[in-house]
Amino acid sequence: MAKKQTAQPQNLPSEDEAKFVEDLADKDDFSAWYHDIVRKAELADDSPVRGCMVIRPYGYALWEAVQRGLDMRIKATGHENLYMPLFIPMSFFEREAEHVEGFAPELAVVTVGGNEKLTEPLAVRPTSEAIFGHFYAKWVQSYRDLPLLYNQWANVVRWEKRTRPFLRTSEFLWQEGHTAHRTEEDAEQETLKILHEVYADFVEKELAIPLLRGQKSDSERFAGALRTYCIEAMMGDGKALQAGTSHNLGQNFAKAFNIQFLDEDGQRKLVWTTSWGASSRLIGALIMTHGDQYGLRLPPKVAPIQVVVVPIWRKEAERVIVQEAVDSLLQELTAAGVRAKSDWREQTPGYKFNDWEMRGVPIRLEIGPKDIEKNQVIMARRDNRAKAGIARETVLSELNRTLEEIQQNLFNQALDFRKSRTYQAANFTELSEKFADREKLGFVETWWCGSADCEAEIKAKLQATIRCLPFEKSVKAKSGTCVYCGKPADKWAIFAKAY
RNA sequence: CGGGGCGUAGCGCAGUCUGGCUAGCGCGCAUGCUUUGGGAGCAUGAGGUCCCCAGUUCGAAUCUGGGCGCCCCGACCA
Repeated sequence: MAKKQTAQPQNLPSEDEAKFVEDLADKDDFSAWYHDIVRKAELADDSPVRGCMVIRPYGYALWEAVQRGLDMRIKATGHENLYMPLFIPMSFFEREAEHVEGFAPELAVVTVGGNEKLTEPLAVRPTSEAIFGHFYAKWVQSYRDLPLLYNQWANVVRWEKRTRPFLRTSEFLWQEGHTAHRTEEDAEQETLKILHEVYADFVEKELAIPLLRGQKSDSERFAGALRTYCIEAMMGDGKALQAGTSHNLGQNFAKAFNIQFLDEDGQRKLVWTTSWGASSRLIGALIMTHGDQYGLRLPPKVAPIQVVVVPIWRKEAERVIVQEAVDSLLQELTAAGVRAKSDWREQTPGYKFNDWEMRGVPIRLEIGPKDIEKNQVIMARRDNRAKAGIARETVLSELNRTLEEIQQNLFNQALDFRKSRTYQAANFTELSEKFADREKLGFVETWWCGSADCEAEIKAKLQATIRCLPFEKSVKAKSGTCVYCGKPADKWAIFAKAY
């Protein structure tokens, strides 16, 4: 579990420690631990409507960091943002058979407006392929109009049976990209480009979450897609979380919405479309990947506050001196582009230390009279909770160096954890064993024959599913025997329990 | 949608079995003083439709019936 990764805290009276961590230290209850962090770090609050959530400022700041990171990459790969309406006529929605079947159980439908029954019910979008399809049919005439590379930032609604803050809520925030291409190859290239250059790049480099990249099995494929690609991450309890998906929709939606163009050769042809999305779920991934018994641990690149300065003083005369030192330090940091903040609340320093650790701020600086005398500041890192004095002149350079180190360290710790919880299984008995111990849950790599029946049987018996068929196999062999039926198999699959 | 648990102050809970005075405790909150280098102390104070409706009773947080909501475990999903 993530909590175990943390280095032993230093310079701490043990009984105080015990008192503080009691709520978060219960290793058997990852779910309670998660909810506790969400509440205590003030990321979110419950809504009066079941399954919805209020994203509080600190949580929203994380979402803004996610938006910045993704939006930048989405635009850098040639896409433009637009906005499609929230309501979708039911008839639109019903055009693509597999699509409507896939989403029907979780649709919210508006039947009354302005006190009158609507002639046609409106679906609240659970995703926007249908409405994009409708407009793409209007906007595309010629091969010269292609590709259409659009993205929107929006909220969507899926009536979920079971919800969890950030991970699965009835309404959630996301971006959904929808593109239309001239050829199948173009669409396929787009699908993979998004997966690698937008999603994986952002999640690994900024959220510091190591990923597996691969393709979904048919049963996990998006309703209406030809192929679905995904990035999968391992959470602190060994379960898998899908962190982003990219779909090659083939010509399914082009057929359903009649999106045609006149090609160079004078022929009318159907376009090839893609769609891809990443959601506020990424914040859940961030919490469950890096969090420990003291709360959140945020990667510096996305931390709303990278450095918090806690002033320490006793008498008024000391406060004046300390304030001067803190102000000048803060000014220096801010000018250098560091997201820094000082904490002058009327609380004891100890309270503030714990509070900022709960919120995952990567670095804390402490400045008191003793430090000013020695011309130093105390620097405490959130990732390993190490604490040391550093010379005042070197603060900025030390800080920048340490922020980078923390960013890297969080990624490395998560990667090490995933490696330690990644197993292989040669047959069903071995596979079962890997999912028997809750304390050691993880990913299991094995051969699969490709049969949906084998997949379904495993799911029924072990509650484990194929998270992806990874692009990169960890074995050299090209084939083996299916973990369930024992027949020849050429698909290397990652099985896991999933969120 | 099945199985289990729970609804009492902002949060966490006791009280309910066995009906009875003005419904308590901890945390938090407000004010004041003393404090402040790993969750400070004392004092004073504010804060309640006891989930809702109906019933039983002289009297209901407590008993009965119905309803609603939340959490956990499963099946469905980003």
